Amino acid sequence: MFQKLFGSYKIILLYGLSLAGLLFLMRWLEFRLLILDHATELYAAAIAIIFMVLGIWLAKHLSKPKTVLVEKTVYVDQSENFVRNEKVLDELGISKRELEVLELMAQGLSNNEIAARLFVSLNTIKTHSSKLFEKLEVSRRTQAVEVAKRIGIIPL
Amino acid sequence: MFQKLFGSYKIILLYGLSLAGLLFLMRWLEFRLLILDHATELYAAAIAIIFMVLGIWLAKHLSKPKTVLVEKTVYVDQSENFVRNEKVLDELGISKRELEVLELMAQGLSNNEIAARLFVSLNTIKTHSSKLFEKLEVSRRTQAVEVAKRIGIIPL
DNA sequence: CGTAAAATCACCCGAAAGTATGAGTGATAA
DNA sequence: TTATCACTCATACTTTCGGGTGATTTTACG
Repeated sequence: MFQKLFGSYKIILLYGLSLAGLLFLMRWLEFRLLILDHATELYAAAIAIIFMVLGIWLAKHLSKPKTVLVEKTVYVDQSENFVRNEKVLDELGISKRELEVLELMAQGLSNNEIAARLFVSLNTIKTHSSKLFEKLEVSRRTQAVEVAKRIGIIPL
Repeated sequence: MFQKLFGSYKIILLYGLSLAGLLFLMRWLEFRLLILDHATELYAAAIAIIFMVLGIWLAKHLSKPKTVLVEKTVYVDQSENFVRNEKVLDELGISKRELEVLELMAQGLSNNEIAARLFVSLNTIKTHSSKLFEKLEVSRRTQAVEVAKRIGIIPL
């Protein structure tokens, strides 16, 4: 409140000056129109218009803008912004290679396909998957994938 | 709405009052220095105040509210609000029993476990899964689960 | 009532998956 | 230097999976 008042101090000064000018204009109009017929009516109309405009202007500039908050809900697909749970990955002691195997497993690849993809032997993949199952405390690849997705080490 | 504007209303009111005071001061000065007809002046002041208030009121009530769009991001937990894609299910001709098997498959259960769970023989589960693979156009259970989740017939 | 679709089960066989165990290599930390 | 660990690969063995085929029983529907 006070901060706002101080902030608009310059503006208020400006108002004061313009108001002073306006009053002088009034005085002048009064002096000029006093001689004419229906001078009072014209004078009053002029004052009415000028002050109404001033009022509008004041309201526009001194009032806080009317704001209407419109909430737009944005549904975000989790699979898009996946962040790997490195902590869990570390706690379970899952290595990089094992994670690679796990990811390919999740894509539905067979051990042979994974072996070919990673340029290693089938037995190597078997070893990796066995260790993976131990660490994830499962006994099948399908369960491994299930658990891995749930604990956030591979995307859903 | 009015509560929000109350702060600035006070400023404007204050300004209006000081303006009135100024006019009265002028009037007083005028009265003290020169003797003039003051009926017109008071009339003018009244008009000025009334129309300024009117202007303020008009501005307040006729101004369009500024709309501020606030985006609210909602992370959708797909597993919670899952709606089965019945259409696809029908198009692929997947039966109730097959769907049951598929769901248990997705949980990582072996055929034997599924058989025990559904109180049927292992061979029955094999038949179901075989037909499922045909309908889903896959050749492995992991792929079946993968596809099924993607096309929305089982929750992610 | 008859028929089609679904569900059930069986047997065989090969492929894939998983278990157990051992071992070699390279990088890194104690 | 030794020890540890990740990664690699291998052999042997068991279990599970998936394909193929065929059959019987339910269930649903016109």
